[in-house]
Amino acid sequence: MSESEPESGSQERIAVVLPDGSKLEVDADATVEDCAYEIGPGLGSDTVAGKLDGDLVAKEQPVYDGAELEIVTDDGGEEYLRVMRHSASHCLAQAVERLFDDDEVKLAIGPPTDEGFYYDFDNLDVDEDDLAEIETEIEAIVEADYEIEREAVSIDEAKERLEDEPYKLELLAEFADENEQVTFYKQGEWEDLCAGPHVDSTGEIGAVELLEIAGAYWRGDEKNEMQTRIYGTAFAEESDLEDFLERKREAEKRDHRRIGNEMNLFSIQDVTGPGLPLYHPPGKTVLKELEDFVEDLNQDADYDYVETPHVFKTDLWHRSGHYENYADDMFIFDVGDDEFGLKPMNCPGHAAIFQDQSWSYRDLPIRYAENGKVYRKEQRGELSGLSRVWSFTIDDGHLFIRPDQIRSEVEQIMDMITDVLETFDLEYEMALATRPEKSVGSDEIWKKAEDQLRSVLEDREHDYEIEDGDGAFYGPKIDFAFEDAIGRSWDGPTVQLDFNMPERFDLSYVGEDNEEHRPVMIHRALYGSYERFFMMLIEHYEGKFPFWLAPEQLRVLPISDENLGYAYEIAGEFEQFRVEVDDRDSTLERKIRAAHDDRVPYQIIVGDNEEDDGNISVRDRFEDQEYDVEIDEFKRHLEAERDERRTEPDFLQD
RNA sequence: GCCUGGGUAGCUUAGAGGUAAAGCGCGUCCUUGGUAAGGACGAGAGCCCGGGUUCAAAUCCCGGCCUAGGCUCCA
Repeated sequence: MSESEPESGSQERIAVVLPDGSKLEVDADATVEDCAYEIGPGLGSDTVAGKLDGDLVAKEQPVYDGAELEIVTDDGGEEYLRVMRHSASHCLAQAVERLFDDDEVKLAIGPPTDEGFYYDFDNLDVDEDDLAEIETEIEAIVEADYEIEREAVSIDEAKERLEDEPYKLELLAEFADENEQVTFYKQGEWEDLCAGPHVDSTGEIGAVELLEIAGAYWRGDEKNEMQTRIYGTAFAEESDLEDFLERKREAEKRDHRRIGNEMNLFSIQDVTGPGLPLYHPPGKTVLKELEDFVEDLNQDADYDYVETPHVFKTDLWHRSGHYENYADDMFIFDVGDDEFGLKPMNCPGHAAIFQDQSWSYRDLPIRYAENGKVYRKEQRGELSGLSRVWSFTIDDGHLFIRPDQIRSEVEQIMDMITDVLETFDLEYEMALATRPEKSVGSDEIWKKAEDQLRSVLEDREHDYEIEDGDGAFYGPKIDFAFEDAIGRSWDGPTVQLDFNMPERFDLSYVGEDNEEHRPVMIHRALYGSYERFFMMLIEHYEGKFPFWLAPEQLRVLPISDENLGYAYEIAGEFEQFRVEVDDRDSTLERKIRAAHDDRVPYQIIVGDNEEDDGNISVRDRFEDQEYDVEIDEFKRHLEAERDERRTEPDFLQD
């Protein structure tokens, strides 16, 4: 309710801009609904709400001159769904107040969300078992088809109506500063302070499902009291709700914790501690391939590998500034008279290596790489599978360069990053984060660095965003965001310039002029962290890894025990790959099913026919098959598929 | 950290004061199979940990640990 009041007392005409760019001239006091009728009576009667300059508003809302207006109708579109879900959240609150003591229960807020809606209550004691009953009550409210009436009320009257609702009063007090009136929405015996918009009647709400109960702080602030939040979702049609629930089940099926367990990739155990993953042989096999890939890229780009310990005296963290800025997230402990800390980042260690000798401008750039395990003490509630852990490994790289080398080094790193992302078929976006208010380094070097980053980005085909003031305090950076197979966005790869660490470590090199100069540091990671990237890959591929990554690449299935000898012979032929023989006593059908369930990219089937002809049958995970395949031909194909890191088993897919 | 669920066999789960279940997997045997589950038998469980209530606790109560989802997309 922060609209600018229309100019009053005149017959002025104003104009709003419609989605097609045309202008519609209306009376100065026209509402969204009036505009819709102006366009056409059909549209007018279908109007549910409006969008003014992108904000969803009630159809009774007055428009203002120059506003971009969009009419929301009950066309089942995204905006309509939002409106309907908002109404559904009111039905939830109404149902709760009917079923529970409404003198006790206090209403907070109940907005729609991207996936549904929620309503927050204080003093409400419910558990999952109560949801069915509440849902039944909501259905009764929908069935009753109450008209949803909007009413404008003075602040004073609103105060009276809300005298038993402390949270509503708190909100009202804020609105009172800017508005003379507020609006209520009423349905049946129930009403709520609400800006809307809502559908015309509760009967318009299609299928509703309550999803879960969670705690939420009033206004999201952990200093405030914890309230009870009930999440739900609503759709126009029952079938849409079914699709939604089906999609949720799909996402669960891809869950890396589930697949990681099934495929024996990793475990996080009670005895070993929270957020501290253990990698099992199949999981480490995948990680090893990922490491080798980066190692190849690093070697091509002239990086030198270094290694640093997991724990350092806190003297180092004082010098690097982590002790002042990062101590809350660090594991710090005393040993004898000294204080130590697990490393939360690898850069100070690398800076200490660089600092240990003197350098000429001719030596630069110096590029250090390390798969460095770091430890960050995240809040317990934030830990989750491999995506948020206490210990993780960064494919870290730190470069010590001359200022004139920034451009070429950044370019090289960006080539490496795009190489990585394209290898996994990941779509990505880039963003340039510029100087924040609090920062170190001279204006001159910031400007130069930002210009150089910008010009590198300009030279690429890809679009990029500018995130103004979002850079690190020590330098500007380019971040990559990529999207997985089910459309979720992840951060990971990054290139960061750093003018701070060289200062703190007093790093220097001798220039052509025989004077000491300060090098610039670049921090870069191609994956980000192995944990996060691994997790994303598991879900991205649903555990069906590309051939080069698959823990088990080939499985030989003998048709009967008579063919076991030949099966082992064939496995020997493919020993350069990760190959197993299914020597269990069971039928071919079972063996195929097991290989499929284990997500093995290729099955080699051998029976009497193959043994007699000295060839094999090949079956892939798409259940395509080919008989009479020559061993060498398949071997050559697999070598190429592996070496080119192709994402799908394509021997049978040409 | 806080809120709401959950922790039972290697895995997925059922059981809710009175002898601990099922499917998958595993072992032995029968079977020797031709493209997504052949059959029989069997082994396998400190029911997360510690206290309490009770004649009796996996189950109820209290505390802890771990885990899942939440924790301002502003009425």
